[in-house]
Formats: sequence, C-alpha cells, structure tokens
Amino acid sequence: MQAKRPVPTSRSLDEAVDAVLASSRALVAVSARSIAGAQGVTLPQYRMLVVLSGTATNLTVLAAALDVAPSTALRMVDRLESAGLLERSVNPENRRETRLTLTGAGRRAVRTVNARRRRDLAAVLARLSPEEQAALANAMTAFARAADTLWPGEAATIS
Amino acid sequence: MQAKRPVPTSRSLDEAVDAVLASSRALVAVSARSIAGAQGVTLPQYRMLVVLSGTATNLTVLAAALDVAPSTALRMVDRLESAGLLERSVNPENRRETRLTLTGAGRRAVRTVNARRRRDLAAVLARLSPEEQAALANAMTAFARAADTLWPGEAATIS
DNA sequence: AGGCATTATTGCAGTATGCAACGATTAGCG
DNA sequence: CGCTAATCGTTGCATACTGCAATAATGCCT
Repeated sequence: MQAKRPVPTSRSLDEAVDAVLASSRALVAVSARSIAGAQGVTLPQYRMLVVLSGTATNLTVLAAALDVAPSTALRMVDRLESAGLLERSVNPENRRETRLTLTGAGRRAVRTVNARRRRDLAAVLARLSPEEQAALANAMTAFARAADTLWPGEAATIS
Repeated sequence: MQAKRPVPTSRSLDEAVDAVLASSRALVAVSARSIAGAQGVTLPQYRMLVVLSGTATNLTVLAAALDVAPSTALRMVDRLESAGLLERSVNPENRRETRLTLTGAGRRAVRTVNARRRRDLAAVLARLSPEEQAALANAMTAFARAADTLWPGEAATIS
C-alpha cells in the first residue's frame, strides 16, 4: 500500500485534470443509463422527486433548489401531479404557498431509480479490487470536499 | 434465519458506491458550471460540437454518436448552422450525404468551453495534495476502464 | 429496369427552459 | 388602521431538446 513513488510535481495537476476529464464521461454515462432505464420519469423530474423526498416544500424553494425558474418548476409540478407522483396542498398558515408532497408512487419511483443506480454502479465497482475500490472512495470524497469548499452548495441535486 | 447479505458484497464495495454516488454530483456540477458559463451554447449543442471537432461526419453518424434520433440531430444542426458554428456541404461522392464541418467560430466555441472546464477542474484539484491528485487520476482511470469493459462504448460524449 | 436500403428531411407531439406580466395574499410601515 | 411593497403562484410567449412516423432523393444490387 505504501507507494514509494517520488512526489509528483505540478505536472501531476495537468495529468489529474486530463484523467478526471476523460473519465468523468463514464461516470455520467452510468447515471444517465440508470435514469434512462427508469419507467417514464425523466432526469429533471427525477431531480425534483429527489428534492421532495427529502423535505416537502413550496414552489419557489423547490425551484431554487433545482436552480430553475419558478415557471419551469411549476409546469414540472403540473406534470408530476398529473402522473400521480406528488400532491399539492394549500398551507393554512400562509395561503399564498402551496405545499408539495410526494405520493407513495413518487417515493417508490425515487427508490426504484436509486436502486438501479446503486446496482449499476456496484456492477462497475465489482470489477475493481477492494484496494482500488477503497482508493476510489477516498479520492472521490476528497474531490467532493474540495469542490464544496471552492463553490459551497453548488453541487447539483442529482442524487 | 441468519444474517442477510446473500450476495458476495464486501463492505468496501458498499462504501465505494456511497462515495462515488455522493461525489459524482460535484463532478457534474463542475461540468454544468463550465458549460452554463459559455455564451449561448447549450449542453447538447456543446456535445455535438465536440463530436464534430473530432471528425466531420454526416447526419446519421453524428446522431448515432450522440445517441439521439436523426430528427433531433437534424434540427440541432439547423440551429448551429444558423448560429454560424457549423456548415453543411454536399458530399460529391454520395449526394445523399451531407458533410457537417465546424466553422472557425464553432472550433473557437469548443476551445472556450474546454478551457473553462479545465480551469474550473484544475481549481478544484489544486486544493488536493499531489498525492491525492495522483490517486484520483488513477482511481478515475480504473473506473472508466471497468465501466467500458462492462458496457463498451456506452460512454456519453460529453468531454 | 426494378426493388430495396440509405440519407436527409418534415410533421406531429411532449418535455424543459427562461422572461415578463399578472392576481392573490401577506408583511411592513406610517 | 390603511396603504404600499414584497412574496407566491400562475399564465403567456418564445425557444430548445426529444422521439416516432412518413416521405423524397439518392445509391446499390440483382
């Protein structure tokens, strides 16, 4: 485990950029694959359902969480409500607001896609040795931490 | 009955799945950030320009490379041609085909977005130690290789 | 020459997206 | 208390992305 490699110079940054850039498409492909295989729910809809599976909110908060315009979120809500995946209900405290809540079918859809993603991802990782798996987990965690330090809260809500 | 875990799932695999799943959103966010900052060109358009920056092709090959329907690719070509980013030209060898070539502005647009992506990604990686950078590069490369072995050629052309 | 495959294109339908305007409701201030 | 400003959801309009089905033009093969 202890690599005796000489400490890389700043040239390693370029190489790391190349490797990450070239490999990220594979990562994106796995996600796209899992969501495309889901029945009927599109990727933007899945993102919305994921947000609502965390906490039920109103429209403007939801739109901000997804980083889309309120009108966009509204029409997506319309479609998801028609599909029976979420419900509108008026907030008695503030009659301007509309509380948006996932239905059972909505929660089921999120679980299904999540399971698919985890299964597909596990299938890929199973081809790596346990050491490689651990190294990947560490490296990805470090990357996420660095990205969040640089641009806090900019992580798109995709999973 | 006895403990669960009917599958030969190791604990490190689960952890790796969690880490990759939780971190891939950061990676996607960096890409989305770079492309959103580009003036006027959308993400699907950028993907098309990237393909054409490699080799000039006809419509059906282009559509297949992007994994979209020919009609979708055609209308995107229409818009990019109107925007002056690519050119149509009839192939004298086969007059059914239309050769699609990037214009100077098209190549410039690809270079701009690429530079942005590399700059943003480098900013994140600069926060990691050289050892972490090298580890990340190795891990991502291994992941991409495993994914390609499992689903050959499924990598979406995003980078 | 005639039939079949390929290529680009168009029509139709549905989803996603943002900007601007609007009505209803609430909060804040004088 | 009453008026004004802010907030919230909504609608209209325009554009982009997406796929399915049909069609015209062209090339290939027997």
